[in-house]
Amino acid sequence: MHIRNILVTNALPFANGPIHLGHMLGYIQADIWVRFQRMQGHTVHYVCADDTHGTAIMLSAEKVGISPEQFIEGVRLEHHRDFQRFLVDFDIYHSTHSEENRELATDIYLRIRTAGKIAMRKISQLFDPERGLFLADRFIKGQCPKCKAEDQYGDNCEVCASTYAATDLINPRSTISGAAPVLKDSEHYFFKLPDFADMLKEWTRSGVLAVSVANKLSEWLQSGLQEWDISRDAPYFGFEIPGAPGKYFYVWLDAPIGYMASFRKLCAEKGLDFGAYWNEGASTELWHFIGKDIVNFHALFWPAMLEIAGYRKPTQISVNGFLTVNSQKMSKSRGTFIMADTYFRHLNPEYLRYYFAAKLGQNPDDLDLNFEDFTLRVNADLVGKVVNIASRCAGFINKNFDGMLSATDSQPVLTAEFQRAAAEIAEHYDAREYGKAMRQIMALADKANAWIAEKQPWAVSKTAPQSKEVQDICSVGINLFRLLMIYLKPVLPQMAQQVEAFLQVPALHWAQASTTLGSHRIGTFIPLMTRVDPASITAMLDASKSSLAVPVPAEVALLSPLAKEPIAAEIEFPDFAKVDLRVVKILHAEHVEGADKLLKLTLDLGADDKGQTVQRTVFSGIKSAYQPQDLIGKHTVLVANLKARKMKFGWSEGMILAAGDGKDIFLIAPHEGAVPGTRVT
RNA sequence: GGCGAUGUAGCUCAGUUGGUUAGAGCACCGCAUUCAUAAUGCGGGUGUCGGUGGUUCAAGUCCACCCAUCGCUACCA
Repeated sequence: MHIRNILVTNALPFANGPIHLGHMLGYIQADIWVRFQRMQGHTVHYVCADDTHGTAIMLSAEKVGISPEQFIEGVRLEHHRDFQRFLVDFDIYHSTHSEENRELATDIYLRIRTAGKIAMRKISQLFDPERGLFLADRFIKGQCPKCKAEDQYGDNCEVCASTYAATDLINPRSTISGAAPVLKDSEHYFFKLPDFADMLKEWTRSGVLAVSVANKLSEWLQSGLQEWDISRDAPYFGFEIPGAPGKYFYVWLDAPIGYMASFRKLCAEKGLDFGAYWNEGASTELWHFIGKDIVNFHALFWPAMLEIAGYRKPTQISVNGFLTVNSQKMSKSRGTFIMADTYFRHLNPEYLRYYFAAKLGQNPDDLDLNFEDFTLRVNADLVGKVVNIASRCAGFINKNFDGMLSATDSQPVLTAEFQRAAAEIAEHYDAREYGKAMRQIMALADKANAWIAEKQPWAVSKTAPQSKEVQDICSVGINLFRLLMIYLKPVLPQMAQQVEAFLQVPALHWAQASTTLGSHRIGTFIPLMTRVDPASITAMLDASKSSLAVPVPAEVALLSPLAKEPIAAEIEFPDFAKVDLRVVKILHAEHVEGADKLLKLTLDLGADDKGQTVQRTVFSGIKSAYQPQDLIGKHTVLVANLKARKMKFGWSEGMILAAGDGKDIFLIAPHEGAVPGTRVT
C-alpha cells in the first residue's frame, strides 16, 4: 500500500473568546478525517494553535487587567481543554505568539521584501486621540450618513444596509474611549498581491478547492486584487516588523504562518523533518481545514506568500460552512449560542460528532443543528440500530457459551457483503462525504437487525439454549457489529474503545475489516451508549441563556465604566494627601454568617514604631467575586485612616480598594515586592 | 446595492451526464415479535421537487425572471 504522509491543520481559533459549537464543526470534521487516515495506516501530523495577535486581544487583556501574554495563555489552555473533551486529537496545540512563529514570520517577510513584493505608502486613518491608537472600523460608531440611524459601525449600516467609509459617519466616536476620532497619516506596508493574480487564477482551479469555493474566489480575482495592508501601528499586540520600529505585522500575516510554527515545534519534539512538509516540491500532502469565512486569507494571500517565500502550497483546502441551531443563526437570547463547555456539561460529545458526521459533505454548505432531529437521530441510529445488534446477541453468548464465539462463520455471504462495503465507505471518508458513509453504515445496521430477526435466536434458544445454531447466529451478529464499529471508529473513538474492551481485542484498524473473530472469548456486554435525554438539552439551552455574558469587546467598550460614571470634580493635591493608603497583607479571610455580600478580612500592616504588629479587621463586599482561601496571603491596599464603622457583624476598620460595578469585582493589588505598611502615593 | 449558497414528504437529507409511476432515515399509523438500553421486523407516501415563464419528444435536473432564508462584499475579527 502507498503510505501517505499528510500534515493536517485546523483553522486557528482567535484567542478572544471561548470555543462554541460553531467552531467545533470544522474541528470535528478534520479530526474524523485524521483518525480515518490513521486507521488506514497513513502517517498524519495534526496541528493547531491559538491565533493570538491584534488590537482586540490587547484590549481584552487590558479589560481583565492582565498582560496580553497571560491572557492568551489562559485562553489557549481553555481552548485546548475544549478540543480534548470533544475528542479532537491534535498532536500539538501551540500559539502564534511563540518564538517559532516570530522567527518564521520574520523570515518569510524578509523573503517577500527581498523579492520586491513589499510596497510602502502613507494612508490616512481614523485615530483615537485619547487612547493613541488607530481604529479599525469595528471600533468606530456613529450616525449612518444615509439613513441617520444611530449607533452604527464604521463600515456599514445595519439598519439601511448601506456601506460607507468610517470617515463618512456623522458624529463618529471611538468605542474604546468615546473620544471623537481624528484623521491621521501613517506609513503602511503592503504585500503586492496583484502580482500573483495569474498564479492564483490557475491555482484556485487546480482541484485544491471545491468548485463552489473557487467560483466565489473568482469574484475577487476578476474584479482585480488589491495590495494587502500587512502592517499596524503601535500599540499593537504582535510581532514588530524588522527594520520598522513601531510597526507590527497585521494578525492575518502571521496567523497562517502559525501552522508552520506549530509544526516546527512538533518537529523539534518528535524529530520530524520540517522541510519534508514545507519545502517547495515536497512530495507530502498539506491539508488545511477552515471555515468559509476565512477562505480569502487561505486561498489568496497565503499561497502567494508561500510561493514568493519559496515554500510549497497546500494540497487541499477543505472548507466548511456555518452552523445554525434550529434553523437560525446562533443567538444568545434564544440560548442557542452554545459554548463547547456548556454542551460538555450536559451532553456526550460523541452525540455531536455523530450528528455532524451524518450531515457533513465536502461542500461548504451550512449545517443545521436541530435538537429534535439530533435526539431522534442519535437515539435511533446509534442506540436503536448499532448498539442494539451487540446488545441483543451478547446476552446469549455470555450466558450460554461462556463468552465464546463460534469457530467458523456460518454466514460467509452476509459477512462478505459487510466486508465489501469497507472500500466504498473508505472512499466516502477520504472524500469527506461523511454523510454518505454514515448512511451506508446505517443501512448495514438495518440489514444486520433484520437478519437477526429472521433467524430468531431467542426462539431456538428456548428449546436448545446451548445449541450450535444459537451460538452461530449470535456470533455472526457480534462479528457484523464489530465490522460496523470499525467503520464508525473515526467518528466515535471513545465508544470504539469501549467496544474493544468488550470484544477483548486490540485497537481496531481499517484493515481488520477483512477478518472476523472465531473461537474468541468476548467480555460481558456493558451499555455502550445511553440515549439522549431531552431534559439535558433543555438544561443546556437554559444554561446557555443564563451565561450569555462573554460580550463582544466593542459592545463592552460602549458601556465603558467611564461612560457610565464620568470623572468626578477636580481636587487639589492636599485633598488627595488626606487619604492615607497603605499596602496590607491579607492574613485571614472568612465568610460572615448571615451576610450576603461580605467577607471578613484580617489585614497585616506590619510593625509600628514600637515593634508591635498592627492588624485591622475589615468587612468587604467582595464575597461574590472571591473565595476566602484564595485571598489569604495576597497583598492589597487599605484606606488606613478611614473612620471605623460599626456594622451589623462588627466594627470595620477601614476599606480595601477594589474596582468594579458590583457584579465583577477586582481587588487592587501592588506589584510584587511591596511590603505591608508602605504608604501608597 | 452587487455577488454567492440554499429552497425536494411533518423533520433531516439523497437525487450522477435531463429519460419509465421522485427516494432514504426518522416521526406517524397498523400488524408481528419480546433476545435487546420501551430496542427489532414487516406493511403503509395524493410531496403544485420555492414561484412564474421558457428550451426539449422528455426537466427536480438546463435557461430567464421573481420570492424566501442565510452568507460574503479584502486594511473585518
